[in-house]
Amino acid sequence: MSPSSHHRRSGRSEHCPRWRRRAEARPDDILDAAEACFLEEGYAGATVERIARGAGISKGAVYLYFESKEAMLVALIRRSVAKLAEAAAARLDAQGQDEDPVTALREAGGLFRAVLADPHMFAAPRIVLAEAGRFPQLAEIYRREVIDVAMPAAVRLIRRGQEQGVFRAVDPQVAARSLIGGVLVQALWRSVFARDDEPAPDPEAFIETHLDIVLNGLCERKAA
Amino acid sequence: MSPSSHHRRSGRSEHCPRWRRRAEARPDDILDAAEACFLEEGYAGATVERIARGAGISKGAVYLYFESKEAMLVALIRRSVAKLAEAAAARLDAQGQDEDPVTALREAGGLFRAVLADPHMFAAPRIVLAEAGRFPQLAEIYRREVIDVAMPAAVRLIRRGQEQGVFRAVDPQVAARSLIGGVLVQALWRSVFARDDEPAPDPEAFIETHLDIVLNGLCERKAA
DNA sequence: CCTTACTAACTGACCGGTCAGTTAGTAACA
DNA sequence: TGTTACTAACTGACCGGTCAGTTAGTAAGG
Repeated sequence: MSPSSHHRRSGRSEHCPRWRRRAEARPDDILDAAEACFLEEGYAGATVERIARGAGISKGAVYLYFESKEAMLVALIRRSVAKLAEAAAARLDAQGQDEDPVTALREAGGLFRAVLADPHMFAAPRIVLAEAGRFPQLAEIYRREVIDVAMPAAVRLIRRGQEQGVFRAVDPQVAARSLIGGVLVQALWRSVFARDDEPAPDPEAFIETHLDIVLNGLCERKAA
Repeated sequence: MSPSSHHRRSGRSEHCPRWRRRAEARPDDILDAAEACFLEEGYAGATVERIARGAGISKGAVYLYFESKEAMLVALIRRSVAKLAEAAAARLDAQGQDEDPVTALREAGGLFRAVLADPHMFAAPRIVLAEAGRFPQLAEIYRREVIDVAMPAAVRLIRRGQEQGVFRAVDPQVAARSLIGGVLVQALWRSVFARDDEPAPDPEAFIETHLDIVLNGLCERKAA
């Protein structure tokens, strides 16, 4: 996984170093390993020793970079939130400010699809869901940095659609959750109940149909 | 709580027994306490000692009723699934076989609302979500007993609506998930991100609006 | 009734094992 | 050689599970 080019002392001596000094790269390596462990075994079930081995170092080294196991968890969520914000910003930049609410919401669906398709990005929300009970600060971070940004944006779009007479007059909060819900249930499904013997529905097609249903449900009837 | 006639040695002595024999009631007491602990601290984080104290007995007594901590978890999920099936059957009996798909789906929404409103019933799904990674058999139970029953029923209803020309021709699997998703996101929201300082949206009104949006989105347009 | 003899529900101390976190020492690099 | 990154052995605390002993309840015999 790590791209570390296994360096061998030039020429003769087969001296293979037992480890390399990589102070800058370590934190990310550790968080990658921690993410995998927390996902598979939960926070309490994961051990620092296994996380360290996953990152290719010893347990003691982990504590050179993180105060505690809990600090790893918080840093992991922070990193994921930052990445998500970055990806969202890039996408919004790329498409510019779309003035049509329907198109804009479809575009937002594309972002969700990206999150959905990338298990790496969906890992953090899943961990937050699982551990929010014992670590309320995780939920707090996610809420402040992601939800309190994304939800109002969606609500604004829906409200604009309503003002333009495109959408019916339903509670925009509920509408936003109806939109998100389909994606969430799909993602949870895939990560919890998915079975090998049944055809995994194409996420792309799923999002397409889901948006079609909900946006259609939001639209005014052309005729009574 | 217990109806056991507290027998007092005749006359004077205020002898209050340190514990009472309640063999029949114990398993449910223990599972109640386990549910609360697993919800709050996760399976790995919960301790048998705390579960026992929550049930009002000592740790040793727990092992008179359950083989192991894991057996408690499995029994807990089984009990919840049985209760859910019971509630669903009762509701379906009460309303009879409604032939109109739209009405039937709205009725199904009522069942979801019941699950949503009762934190006791939502506890088990939440635990399954959190622990499915380490205990696939939990997901298996839930899938076999709940999802593989509920999803086909919803899909059948939607398909019937399509045959009657009421619903548009979208993938019924996706439509079913769109319906469920809104409820799920609401429930997760309340249990993870809910904050005291904001008005909790009325679950009744939420379900109403969500069903309105999705069912409307499923319906054929009256006019192109 | 009251004692006595018994059953089984329950307790709490204990054990083997595990894990988060620490530290003394070593290998890598400048 | 000195500094820094890292390892491996260690510690103390905790936890799941066990078990020898205790106590609530019961029923037979007087």
